This record gives sequence, C-alpha cells and structure tokens, in this order.
Amino acid sequence: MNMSPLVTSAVMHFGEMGNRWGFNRTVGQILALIVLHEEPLSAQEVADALSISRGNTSMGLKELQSWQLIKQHHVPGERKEFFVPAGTIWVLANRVFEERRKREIDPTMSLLRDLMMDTPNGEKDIAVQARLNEIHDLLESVTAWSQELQNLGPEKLDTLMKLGAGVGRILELKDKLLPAKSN
Amino acid sequence: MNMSPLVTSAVMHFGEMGNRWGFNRTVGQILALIVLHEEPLSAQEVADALSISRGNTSMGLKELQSWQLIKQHHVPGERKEFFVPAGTIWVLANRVFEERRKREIDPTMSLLRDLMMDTPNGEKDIAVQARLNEIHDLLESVTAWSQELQNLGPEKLDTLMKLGAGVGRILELKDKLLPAKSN
DNA sequence: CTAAACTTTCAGAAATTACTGAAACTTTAG
DNA sequence: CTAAAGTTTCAGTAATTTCTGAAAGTTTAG
Repeated sequence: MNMSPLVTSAVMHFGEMGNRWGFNRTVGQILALIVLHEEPLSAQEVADALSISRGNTSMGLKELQSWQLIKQHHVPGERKEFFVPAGTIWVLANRVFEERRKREIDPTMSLLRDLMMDTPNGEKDIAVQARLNEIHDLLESVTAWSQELQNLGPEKLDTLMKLGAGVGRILELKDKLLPAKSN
Repeated sequence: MNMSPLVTSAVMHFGEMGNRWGFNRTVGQILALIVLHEEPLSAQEVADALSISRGNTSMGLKELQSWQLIKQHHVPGERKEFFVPAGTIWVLANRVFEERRKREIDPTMSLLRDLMMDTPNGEKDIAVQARLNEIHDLLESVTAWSQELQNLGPEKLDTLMKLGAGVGRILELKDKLLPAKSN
C-alpha cells in the first residue's frame, strides 16, 4: 500500500491539522487516508502506509470509531477487519462538530449553571454571576443554532448560503409583514 | 488581589478548557480573570492572582492581545499598563471563532485548492481529487454561513432563535417574502 | 482443544509544549 | 543623563502528550 504524492500531501496536512481539530497527528492521518482511499483498509495497511507502529494504529482506529468517523467493514472470506468512512463528508463533518461541542461547550455550560446557583459572596460576586449568565446564554444560542444547521443537510445549507446577507433582511421583512406573530 | 471562590472556580475551569479552545491553560485563566473582574488589572496583579511567573503572564497577555480579546487601558496618574476585555461577550466570542477559523480552516482550504490544481497521477487520483473538492466546498459553505451569523449580532440571532421552528422556517419565510428573488 | 492470525493494552521512551526566572530592554520622571 | 519602574525575551527545565513494541488477549479454522 503506497500512497500517491497527491494522497501523501493531503494525509500529511490532515495530520498537521489534526491537533487543531481535536485529535492528534496520527489520528488525523489515519482519517484522511481512510477517507481518500475508496477501498477498505486493514489496520496493517494503515500502519504500513503511514509508517507508524501497529499499536499506535490500533489506538487511532479505536479513537476514530469512538468519534464515529470510521466503521468496520467485514470482507467475506477475510479474517481481519477492514475500515471505511462512517458516511459522507457531510456526515463526518457533523460528527466532528458534534463531538467537539460535547468536549468544548457542554462542560462549560454545565459549570456555568452550577456557579449561577451558588450563593454569591458579596457585591462583586453578583456582578460576576451576571457575566457568567451572559456567557451561558450566548453558548446556549450558538449550540442551538449549530444543531439547527446539522438538521438541515447540505442542500438546504446551500440554499441559505445563496440567500447570503438576505437573512438579516428577511428578519426585517418578517417584522413588517407578520407583526401579529409573537413567536 | 485575591479572587472570591466563585471567580476562582470559573478561572480554573476556563484554564482547563483553554487548550480545547485554542490557547493554553494560563492564557485561558488570564482571559477569564480579566473578563470577570470589572476593574482593569495590571500584569503584576494577574501574575499574583494566578500565581504564575511574570514572564509567563507577559506572554499570555501578549497572546490575548494578538487574539484581540483584551486591550490595554491607560489609567491616568499610573505608570504601568492595565488590561480590560476588548469588548462585549459577543464580540469576544466572535473573535475566538474568527481566529480559530484562520487556524483551523483557512490553511486546509488553501491546501485543498492547491491539490486540486495538481495534475492527477493516474485513475485513482482523479477520484481523490473529487473527494478533496467535496471537502473544500463543504468548508467553504460552513465558513460563509458562520460569517453571516457573526454579522447578524446577538439580538437578531435571538430573534431567529425565537422563530422556533428554526432554520427550515426561514427558508419558508424566504419563499413567502422574497418570491421574486432568484438568488 | 490447539495453533495461527490477528488485535489490544500499556509501561517506558521520545517528542512536544508550557513555564520559570534572570538578564536585557524600554520608558519616563526628575 | 540617570535611576526607577516597568516589560519582554529566551535558555533551560518541567509537565504533558504521543508513540513504540513487546506481552497479553481474542477469535476462529480445523
């Protein structure tokens, strides 16, 4: 299993980007390799292609499965397991998004809620709680929105895109034309 | 400068979350401290409150300024510089978003464009390029849409949220309100 | 049941990233 | 100009994260 220069470049880059996207270099490389290679790949092939240890490969594959970015693919007469992407690019992107939300936002929202329940200790703490509340509400809005987007699917997203700056205008129009609607 | 238990909890948490959000623990703590503390803080006060070295503090403040999350605040009769948040929570959140886009998405889009220009090396590379193209387009859509949201501002985002049925609803509204518009 | 084929785990090594503190630098009051 | 007040840099060290490879574990053909 040797990669073409094109695939090599892409795989290396996704490796570099890996840590920014929430997983480490190796995991990024494995993901790119599996996504770009249409034939299912065995763990051994992955290890060989990327020149990494079998153990590290196993860890990486496990993590990608926990992110639901790849899945096992059983090839009939074969003993070993093969791996393929867990869905279309859109699905994969959503999974990454979702997982990151769980790691980056949810714990913070949870803490903020707790802190807002605490009895404030003096004047200043009241102001602090107000700020925390503000942060909480913002995170909540953003979360809700990103979930909306995920439910849309790529085609509708495209429609929205083409609407472009029109979204703001629609809101204005809505106020004018549908003044009775309260929600 | 000693922090109340409430502030301490929040600061510690934002420190832990820091690396997930694109900066390191110390930087996360400094940011939380400055945001939650309404009075402007000097570098020395930050270092004392967090028990970190003056050098590390300087690095952290510099990084936060490069992210445009805090700004210097000159107090008249004082020699040293003080620091305050660079804007409302909404502004800060947008800056973080923006900065992360620059680090996490832009370089990839750029590489993908380059790879798509390369002459494919055989059959398989053509399929690979198609995939890369798909990824590129998806990233482009997401980027453009998140910029739209940023331009909306928090109040309109809220209005949208309260629309209830979410984004799908907007698409309907669009058909109702802007029937003539083709794009 | 046994052995072959394959996978996972994990302790220690390697690589990376963050932090300290002393020295160098900058600014301004006098 | 000088000294005091303050800031930044950076080499070395500490902490954290990632990777390897050997050992333990699992599965299945026969």
